[in-house]
Amino acid sequence: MANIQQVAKHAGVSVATVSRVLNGQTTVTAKTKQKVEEAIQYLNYEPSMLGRNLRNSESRIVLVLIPTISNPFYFEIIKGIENMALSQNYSILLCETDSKPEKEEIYFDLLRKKMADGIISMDPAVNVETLKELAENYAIIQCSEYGGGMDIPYVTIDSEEASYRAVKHLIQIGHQKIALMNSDEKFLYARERRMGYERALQESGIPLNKNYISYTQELGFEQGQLAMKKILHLDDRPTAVFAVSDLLAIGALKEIKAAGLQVPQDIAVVGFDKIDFSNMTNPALTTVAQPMYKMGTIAARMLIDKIRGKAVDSVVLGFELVIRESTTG
Amino acid sequence: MANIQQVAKHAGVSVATVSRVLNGQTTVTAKTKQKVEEAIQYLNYEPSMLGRNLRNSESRIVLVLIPTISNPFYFEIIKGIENMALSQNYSILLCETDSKPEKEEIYFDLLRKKMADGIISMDPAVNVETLKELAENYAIIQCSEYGGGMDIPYVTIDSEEASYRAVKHLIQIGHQKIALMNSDEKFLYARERRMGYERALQESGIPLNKNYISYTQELGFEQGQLAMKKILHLDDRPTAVFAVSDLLAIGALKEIKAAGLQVPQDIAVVGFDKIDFSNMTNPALTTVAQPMYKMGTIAARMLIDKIRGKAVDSVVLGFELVIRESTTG
DNA sequence: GATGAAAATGTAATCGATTACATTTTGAAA
DNA sequence: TTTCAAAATGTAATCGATTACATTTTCATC
Repeated sequence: MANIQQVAKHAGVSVATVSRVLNGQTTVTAKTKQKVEEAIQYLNYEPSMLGRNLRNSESRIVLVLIPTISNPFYFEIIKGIENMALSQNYSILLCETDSKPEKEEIYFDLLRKKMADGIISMDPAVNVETLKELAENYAIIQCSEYGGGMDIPYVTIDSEEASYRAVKHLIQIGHQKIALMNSDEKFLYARERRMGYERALQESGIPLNKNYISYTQELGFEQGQLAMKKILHLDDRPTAVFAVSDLLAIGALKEIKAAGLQVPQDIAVVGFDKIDFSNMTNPALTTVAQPMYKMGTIAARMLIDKIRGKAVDSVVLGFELVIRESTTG
Repeated sequence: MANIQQVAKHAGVSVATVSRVLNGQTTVTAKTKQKVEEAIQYLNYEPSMLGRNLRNSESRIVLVLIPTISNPFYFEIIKGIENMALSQNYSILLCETDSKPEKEEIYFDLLRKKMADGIISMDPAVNVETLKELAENYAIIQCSEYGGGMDIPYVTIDSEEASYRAVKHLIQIGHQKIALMNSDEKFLYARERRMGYERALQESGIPLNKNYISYTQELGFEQGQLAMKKILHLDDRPTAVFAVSDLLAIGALKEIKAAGLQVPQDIAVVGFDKIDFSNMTNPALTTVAQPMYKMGTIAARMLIDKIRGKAVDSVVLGFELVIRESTTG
């Protein structure tokens, strides 16, 4: 494994010149450049990023914090982040926190130890205090999730409006008894989605039935099954369910079928996120599509700008209601 | 951001002593140690991994190559790798190749440029020649997938036997007309799984029907739908399908239902991998469970051993047939 | 051929840690 | 108190790049 000194020696030039060739600087004669390139070829030289990174005080790595890799919600966002990052010569380190502070801390430490240049957080459970503190000294962007009152730049969609539109759709196709399967309201987006739900009902003069709202600790399949089980046992059973994640909705689907009922004839179901799998279920799921890929690229762009010291502003993106069989048959 | 010099100065000792405290060496007096720790605290010092990594000629990062992040098959393996890696103070960089040589090359370059200490490859489409070449100079382990004839250590299961057992199960519950939905036979595991399929048939005296075997380019949901569509149009329609991935099987499920047929009454379905979703379908999928998490930890262990210069041997792990509703109703 | 500004190249410091080797301190034994 | 091995600490080289500044080369102009 050759280093820059050996290349310089072999090419009969100084290390500065080799470095100039490496970094495509223009002040190098064509002849010199060729000599250097031959030496590089001959010695099979690859510049070490360890040396470069130390000298430049950067790692060219960005951290992407997610609660779990198993949630398909993050796929497209991650792809967006990754492609943008790669195009700017950054690599991304995917960090599964399992929503545990201990694991978060491991990755925060990577930042503190200069092993990473910044963080894109998609973890709603993230330790807000620590994040705020870190944001004072390091580049941090929140993507899709964001806490209120922090001056950390974020990119997200209008959750309240999206929720409103989903419920509105159910009302428009004739539903009055609509259940909301929400996540814990310690999360801002959960509160926003409940508000959208309430606004849609109110607007149509439908009274709010508190029994129709359930809260789950996580947004997974099993939680959807459990919540649906309870809903099915209600005295005045709803005819529609709006779940704030596709996985919840898919759990609901399975439970409804297990009870011998039909979707959407007996109960209509709407999910949220448009994960790949939402199209694979039977029936295919009506759901709210967030512009995930775009969200990813924008978040990455924002982060890299921030790393480079530019000022960045938060962004709110549009969304789309994708109507499929689980509401229209 | 303080550095080690400043800590040394503030504590009134040399950088060597600070380094010793940092690395928990025993040759430091309790009193000196305390002085250093106070200085660290006071200056809010965090050792830079950039300096350390250059000096130690390591990056403490390992690359994990996968074709796509969307395939749930990799989740548990990745978790296994990650936990083992973290316990040894390594971080993992998840590399999506999209099965494209250009993207592979980006990550191979990270290795050449010392930005990574080794690679765990789970990409069957990986450029075999390049991988072989790299393996001469760098630590590389193949996980779950492996090409024949290479001396790159791998961890995997006995695909032939797993396939044999899956088909055997179908035969035992009364099926004779069993279709195989296989992946492209350029992959070793695909050839092995066909062999297991054939062995099971042969053993029971069932003649091989070439029309019952289909090949798909990818292992996704859509490919499963397409392949199933063709199978449903066969003159002598099979009563069972063995798909070499759960996503293929889930595609088949949906297609069978779309044709108005019942699973397993009309057609039984067996998948492979036991991804989370295989339990969320209707009916739940009978499938072959690989010990994914364990596979991940072992692969990571092997890689780290290899990085440290130890000799490592390939490992073949056991598997388990998980019988659920899609075959037994 | 002499001149001198511009272009090309070189020298050496620097980034922040680790560690071999050198030096100083400690403290038990004489 | 002296002695001296062991323990503690310090000095300075090192990892491999980048780059400010210094020096040399080039070449158009007179």
